[in-house]
Amino acid sequence: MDLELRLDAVIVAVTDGAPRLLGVSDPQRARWSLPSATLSDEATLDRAVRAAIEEQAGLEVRYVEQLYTFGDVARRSQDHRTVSIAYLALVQETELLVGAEWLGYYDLLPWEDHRSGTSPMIESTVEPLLISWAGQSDERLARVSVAFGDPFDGVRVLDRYELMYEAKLVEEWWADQRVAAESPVFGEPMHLDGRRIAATALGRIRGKLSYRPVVFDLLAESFTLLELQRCVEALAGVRLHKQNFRRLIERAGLVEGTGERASHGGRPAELFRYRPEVQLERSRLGVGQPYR
Amino acid sequence: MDLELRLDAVIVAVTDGAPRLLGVSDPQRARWSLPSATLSDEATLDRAVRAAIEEQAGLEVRYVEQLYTFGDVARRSQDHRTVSIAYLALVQETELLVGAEWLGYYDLLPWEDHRSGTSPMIESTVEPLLISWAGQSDERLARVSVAFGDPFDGVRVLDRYELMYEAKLVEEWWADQRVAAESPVFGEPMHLDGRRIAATALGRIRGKLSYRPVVFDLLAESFTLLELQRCVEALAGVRLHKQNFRRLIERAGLVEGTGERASHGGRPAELFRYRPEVQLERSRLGVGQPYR
DNA sequence: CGACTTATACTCAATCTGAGTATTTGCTCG
DNA sequence: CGAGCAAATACTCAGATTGAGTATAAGTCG
Repeated sequence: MDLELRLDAVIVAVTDGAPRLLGVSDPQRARWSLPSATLSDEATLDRAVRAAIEEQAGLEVRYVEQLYTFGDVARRSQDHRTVSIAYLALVQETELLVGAEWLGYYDLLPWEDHRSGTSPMIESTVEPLLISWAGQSDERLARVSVAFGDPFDGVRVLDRYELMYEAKLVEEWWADQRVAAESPVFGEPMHLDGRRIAATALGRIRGKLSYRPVVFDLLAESFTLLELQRCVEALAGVRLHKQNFRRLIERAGLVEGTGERASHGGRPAELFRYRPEVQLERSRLGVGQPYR
Repeated sequence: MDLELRLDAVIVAVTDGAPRLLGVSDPQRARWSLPSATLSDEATLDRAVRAAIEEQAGLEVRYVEQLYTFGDVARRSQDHRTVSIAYLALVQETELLVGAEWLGYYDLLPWEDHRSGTSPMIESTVEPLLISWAGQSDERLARVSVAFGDPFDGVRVLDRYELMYEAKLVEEWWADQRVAAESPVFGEPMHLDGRRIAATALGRIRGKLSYRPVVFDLLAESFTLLELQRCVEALAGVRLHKQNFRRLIERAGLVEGTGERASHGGRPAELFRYRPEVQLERSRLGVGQPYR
């Protein structure tokens, strides 16, 4: 079997309340792909990824982490296996080169955004379809109810995508069978495993949120507490309780005031900056989701 | 550059209070290696790993999970890169074929066992050496104090191994320089990255312990609550508070009594079995470390 | 029988969570 | 220029969770 090794990157940024990831367009196909590189001569994989991103996309990478290695026999060809090592990178949104564009995470995975409650579309359309797909199978029903159950469990992004795939509710399932979709499908599709990998990345970010200070790699140097909260909410896909969120942040000592203030209409808010020293104080670190 | 893709497995079992992993011996070398296979034709990587383990070691794999892909340029040869996809597998300890043996996890990583407090050897020997290695560097000092700080943070296994490596306190550092160790080194070494991968695996298990019922894949069908606790303690490397541990397990509904009892000297304890249905009740799942 | 060992039941204070209410403070518009 | 708005910040409170014990039960062993 033919074997190819690639590095794929999910490059994430958050701008005004929307998590986004970098998509590259291939004129050949109508789909967006993840930026991808072949393995270079760099000594470590992490460095190879950083180099590829900074070179190809001109982005300053604030954080990189290996996500997962996908190596299933490519569904669209039987005698060829592409093993792709997927990475997550966090950046701040900037202008992009042609051929690349910021895609809205929740355009790809609309069922992941619960910031204004469970969207009616999901509740009235997707869930019934999933349940009817599950049919008599207790195992399937259990999976659906765990993944889509209430309260919303942000981390199970991949579980949900896998279910959508198996239930033929995403374009990619039909593409893998080489037929046009014969029933409704949801969310913007991507090339090959792109969306599955993006789902893995979102799940990982959500998981990390509560115990590692990842948000700060997505924010500007200084920010108000509300901006910080909105950024967390954008990623977590749920709304948080403002007062409690502040209590948490302050108790953890994650930020310090700059003395300056920003005004957005209401009472001006103090600007804060991240205090990297907390890393040494080994407390909770991170801005937990617990706070509804 | 020459490229090779391998699947490496950390196969873990826990027997009478000791976490162990499977080592295979290579007559060529004096070191233990991790069991390893080349990528087979199986459709998915997970399946390839399962098949390789069940075939080669004759073990029934209860749980498999991809750990990490290691692809740094092999330190011992410059023109060759081995990319190894490492997997974690949980099994129950059984008789092994020749050439394979159960290695004590804490023989490899003695500084990870805090069940009887911080071992005096670590406190009086390893820590001073780390601090003297850190010297004036604030960054190094910070890393040491976070990784080895008090209270013991079980999850940071890899951080600790990396520090030990950089500080030349493990055999592998010297081996990578192709010289004999010129200063004291700690723990049983393994071939190449074996111990680094084992460290990654232990960190992953410890992390999962608190939110996924992984212990049950290591235990027999029925067990007493103390056995369960000892198994968790063996993995977590810390002692837990018995009464609180029970409270947690029962509150979570993870187990159910079998009606039978086992006696080990004191008052006979009830035997319990795992209740897989909890997975559907989406509660905490897992037996948290919080309980000291 | 009595000492010992382990199991199991209960208690309690401190802290953490989730959900509010109340009060400031600058801005804007009539 | 003052009323009302929008958001920030301060404070409260009940209920759950934690960490750490004490007390009692039920077998085994000499």
